[in-house]
Order: sequence, then structure tokens, then C-alpha cells
Amino acid sequence: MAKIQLPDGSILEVSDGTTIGQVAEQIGPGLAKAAICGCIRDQTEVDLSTPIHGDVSLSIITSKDQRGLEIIRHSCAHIMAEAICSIWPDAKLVYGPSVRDGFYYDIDLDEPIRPEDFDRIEKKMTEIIKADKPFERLELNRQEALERVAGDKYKTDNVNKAEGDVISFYHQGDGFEDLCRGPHVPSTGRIGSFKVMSVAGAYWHGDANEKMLQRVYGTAWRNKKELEDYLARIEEAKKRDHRLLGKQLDLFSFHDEGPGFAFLHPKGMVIWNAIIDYWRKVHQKYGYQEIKTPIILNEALWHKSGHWDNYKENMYFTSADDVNYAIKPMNCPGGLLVYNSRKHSYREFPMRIAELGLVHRYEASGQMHGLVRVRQFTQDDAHIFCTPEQIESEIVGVIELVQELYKAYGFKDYHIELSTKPEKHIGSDEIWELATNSLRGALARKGIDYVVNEGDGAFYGPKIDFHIEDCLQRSWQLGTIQLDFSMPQRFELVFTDKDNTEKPPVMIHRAILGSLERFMGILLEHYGGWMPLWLAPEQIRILPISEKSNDYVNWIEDQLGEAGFRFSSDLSNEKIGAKIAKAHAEKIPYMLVVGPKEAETKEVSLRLHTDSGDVKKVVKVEELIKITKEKIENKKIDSDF
RNA sequence: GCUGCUGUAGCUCAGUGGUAGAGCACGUCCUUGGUAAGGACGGGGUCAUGGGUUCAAAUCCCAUCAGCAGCUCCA
Repeated sequence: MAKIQLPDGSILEVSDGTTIGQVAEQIGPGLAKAAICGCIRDQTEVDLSTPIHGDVSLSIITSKDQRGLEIIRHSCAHIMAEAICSIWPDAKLVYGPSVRDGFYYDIDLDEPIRPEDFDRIEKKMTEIIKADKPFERLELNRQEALERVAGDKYKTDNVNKAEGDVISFYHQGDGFEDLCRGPHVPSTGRIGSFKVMSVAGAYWHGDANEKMLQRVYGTAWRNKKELEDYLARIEEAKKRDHRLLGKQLDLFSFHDEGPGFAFLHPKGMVIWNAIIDYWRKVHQKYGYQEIKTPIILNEALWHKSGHWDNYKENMYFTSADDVNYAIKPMNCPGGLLVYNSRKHSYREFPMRIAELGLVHRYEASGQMHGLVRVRQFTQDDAHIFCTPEQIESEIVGVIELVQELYKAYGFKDYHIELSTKPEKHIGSDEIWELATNSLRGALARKGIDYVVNEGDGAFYGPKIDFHIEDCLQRSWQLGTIQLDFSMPQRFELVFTDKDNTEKPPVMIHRAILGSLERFMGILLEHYGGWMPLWLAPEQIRILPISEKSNDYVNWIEDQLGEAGFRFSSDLSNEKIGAKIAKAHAEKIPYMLVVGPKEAETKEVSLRLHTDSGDVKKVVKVEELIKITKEKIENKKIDSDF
């Protein structure tokens, strides 16, 4: 007999060798029907067909469980693999895990799989699922497994990488076998609803020197409704795409004449200026001074800084009068020339020098992505020069500045990464150690959670990065704080200390918004194009019912102009419904509908868009101005009135 | 950069070898309408670029450029 402890603490006694599926049946037929797999000692997930020997704690995982859903997706990946192999017998399977919201399978096949093939893949998958064939596990030792996969370099590689002595294979359907750790759903019929989503290239082992495989993405859910909800969610997310919004709202454009270079339109420029006006205000509060340095600088400067050695293939170059120049990819060397233009004392430290610096970086063609990955962008850069003792408090100060700036935009969902010494680096190990510990210390002092990215630091120092996700859940870097002991040495920076000796200062590179272009793109997605009043290119639109109210419109315009708002009036020959639809499409925060009725009382019928639909309110012009002004000054991001 | 896909009017897209299309936007006129798109007429395109096949190419082939998805990279 075996004693099984269930999650509720109760003990179930079963005969030795009873399978987990049978245990589920003993607990109840409903559970047996819903069961996907078992979980032993709260850590090892195993098939329902696994027999139990001895006393264990056991939980039954169903599809309601997130882990259950992940197993469904993984099993669905196998079913897709079987379908693909039945259509293309030459297809070699590589690796097929579940991922967020779905799964993929990497396949080596010379003939490209195309989107128009998805239908027949799905059809075949539906057949396999309908047949409801069991997933059967076969366990072999390492040697036997290697013999079984002999000749298949991908599976041989997978066996070699697998841990433990037991290597398992799974069978399903008509003789389809795949090396797999498992577990799987008990039978193919247990997949809810699925869809083949896309196909794209992916390097074997994620290594650009290796062969490019075909990665087929799919999604699987518990039922049809969940699948439909997911597809609807993707559609909604696509509507928030900043590239689409940029076009719709006439904010910016891209042109063949300058791939990767954003052209900002007048309305985009309003957002841009609102961002940097506030940025300057906050930086002043935090004791920053501002400089501006040239874009084109002698190439020798970049040899000295180390950028040429590390990044020349991503830099733009030019020449004049037989002198070679580089277009700056970073602002720091220029900033260092400013520092060295006179002597400095410890009394000036910490010295915080900011620069909205325009940099150019040659990105490979496939890397570009709207505003968030471009070849020319403006960094909200700053360099802090300080003594080693001041490092930690300066970093704490930057973190506080980051938190204050992000708060104005309502960003809460960002995560922080600490990146350590990369293979390609300058400076001694001791310096790296000291710098990395300073960053850790500051994070600890602020009690901030972070993940460590081993070997992902800049070539001159470790860094803390702030990351945020776009509407399609792709992660983008915003701010960065980088410690640098090397650049001051290379540029022979010094300051005069208390003891009247010259010493090298510590340099902290930091950017808060990162790239202003990228930040604008992320903001657009974050708000879905509905910019809060303080950022909106057009804050208010006046919509007269007919031409008869034009005089009143003029009067309101005078009032709004006086108060300093950004507004316009729609005097077009349209009915009010059409004017509203147009203003709504342009995502104007406040619409003022006015007619004879409102003119009489110096009121407006305010119409605005909220998350729960449009609302209407009749208010005095005077009151509207007062409340709106206050909301703008306080950078309120809600859409209420 | 790599794999696959795409490129037709300002925008979104239809058009599969035989005279270039729609909706929206734009212009003019009618309409002066009370909370999400009133009506009529009109202007607008070397079909990304360069080659090739063909009596004939937006359409088929090749190259280039640009964009999209993913991979890789991102000081």
C-alpha cells in the first residue's frame, strides 16, 4: 500500500503501482476527466499514467491550472510537429517548447513553410486531436537513447544536453515519436482550441553562425472562447501600435530617403516639447546643468574612447579636407572635452551635466522598428562626475529622479536589470568589482528588486537598466545608469582634491527616458494614442452646431487662447455628429459642443472620452478653463473632468 | 545581417497577362443640421526602382530598395 498526501492534507491509501490517473478517479470522476497530469512533492510534473510507489505527496493538475495550460500547449506543439512531418516527411524536428500564450516548434526543412500552408497543418492537427490517441512514454538510458536518435544531429544534441540518466520519448497517433522530457496530456483529444499563428526564421541554438531553422508559432487554449478572446486581445494590441497611431494622428513619418530616421510632424513635435519641458524642470530640481556638444567629431576621439574598437561597424563616418570624422554614437566623449576645458575642484562635486544629445547608430536593416529602434535618436543623457565616496548616493539620486519622471507618465510596470562585466571590456577586474558592488549597494538601499544579466554590461562599466513592455509584450529599455572608471583614465580627467593632489573622478553615465524617440513610441502605446491633456497635441476642440454660433466660437477661442491652451475649432460644413466622430478619431481629449443654447449662458457641452465610454457635461467656460488648467499643471493622466 | 512575407491614389485595400478600381481623405456646390460620419459632382496613380520574358506585364522571372513578423544584435 502507498500513502498519498493530497493538497488539502488528507491521506489517501492506494495499492502500490496505482497510476496517478487512477488516483484521480478515486478522488472523483470530475477530477479524473479534468486531469492533465500529476505533480509529485509540489515540484515534479509527471504523466497521469505514472504508477505510484511508496508514500508521496501528490496534486492533480487540471487545465484550470496555469501549469496545466502550459502542458496542453506543449502537447499541442507535438501534435503540430506530427502534422508537419506528415505533410513534409523530410522535416527534421529540433525543439518545441511552450511559451507565453502558446508554443512553437523549430523545424529544419529546406522547403519554406508558408502562411498559406497553415490551413492544411491545422486540418491535419484537428484530425490527430479528433483521433484522441494516447501520449505514450518510453524511457531509455542515455546509451539506448543515443542509439535511437543516431543520425539525427538535432535530437542527438538534445540527448547530450538532457540531464539525468533517464531519457524519455513520447509516441502519439500513428507512429509519431519525439524525444521529450514530458509530461504530456493523456491523449491528443485533450487539446482545447488551437491555431497556427506564424512562421519565421530562428537560428539553431540562437547562434547567428548556426543554420537558420523555421520556427512555426502556434497558440492553444482551454476552449474556443479563450482562443477567441486571445485573438481579440492581439487585435486590440495592434490598434495601439505606435507606428499606426503615428500615421493616424499625423505625429511622425518615415521615408525611403532616410531609413531609420524619424521625421517629426508638428503634432509630434508638441508631444516632444512637452516631454522635454518637463524633463528640464525636473533636472533643474535635481541639480543638473545642461550642455550641448557637436554631432560630428574627429575620428581620433573615438579611437581614444574605445568606441571605434568596439563599435566601428555601427558608426557613421564622414570626411572633409582629408580629415576623418565620425558622427557621434554617444555623447560622453564630447562631454569629456567640456569637462577638460578647465580645471575642477572636489568642491564642485558631484557635478551633474545633462545633454539632450542627438546620436547616430547604424543598425542592421532587420533591427529597425518604428520609433523604438531607429538609426538616429536623442538621448536624455547626463554624466555625473564625483568622488568614489559619492557614487552610491549619486546612484540613489538618479533612481529617485527616474521614479519621479516615470510617475508623471503613470508608468508602474517597469522592471530593473543589473548587467555585469561582458567578455569584450576595458578596465581591470578590481575596478569592475567595485563598480558592480556600488550599483548593488544603491539598489539595496532603495530596496528595489532586480534581475541580474551576467555579462551584459557596457564595455566600459556595469549598468542598471529600466525596461518596459510595449503593447505586444516586447520588452524595451528606457533608462540606464552606467558606472565608468575607464573613460576618465583614457581622457586623463582629474579634479583637485582636498589634499591639493589631482585625482581621476568617477563618471556615471545615465539616461532616464533613454531615447526620446523610443519613449514617445512607448507613450503612444501606453495611452493607446489618447494622450493626457498635458501631452496632447490638441487639448480642446470647439464644435459649433452650425455657423450661427460662430460668434460664440470666436469668444471661446479668445478665452482659451488667453489661458494658453492648444485648441482648434471645427467650422466645417458638417453636422455635429460628423464633427464629433472626426475629433474622436483624432483622439482630442476635450470636445466642446456649442450652439445657441450654450451661447446664452456662456457654457459649453463638454464631451470627453473615458475608458468606460464617452461622457457629456455642461459647464461654464470659466469653470472649464480653471479645472483644465489645473489638470494640465498637475500633469493629471486620467481622462475625467 | 539572417529566414519568410509584403510594396497599387494622402490612408486602408481590391484587382492573376489584354484601356487602373473602391471606401475614407481632399476640392466645389447643395444642405444650417443638437452629441460617433447628410447629399451631388469633381481632382488625384510611370502600379517601389532597374532589368528580363511576351505581340502585350500592376500581374510571370531576376536584382535592388523599403516595410512587416521572428531570430540575432543593441555602447
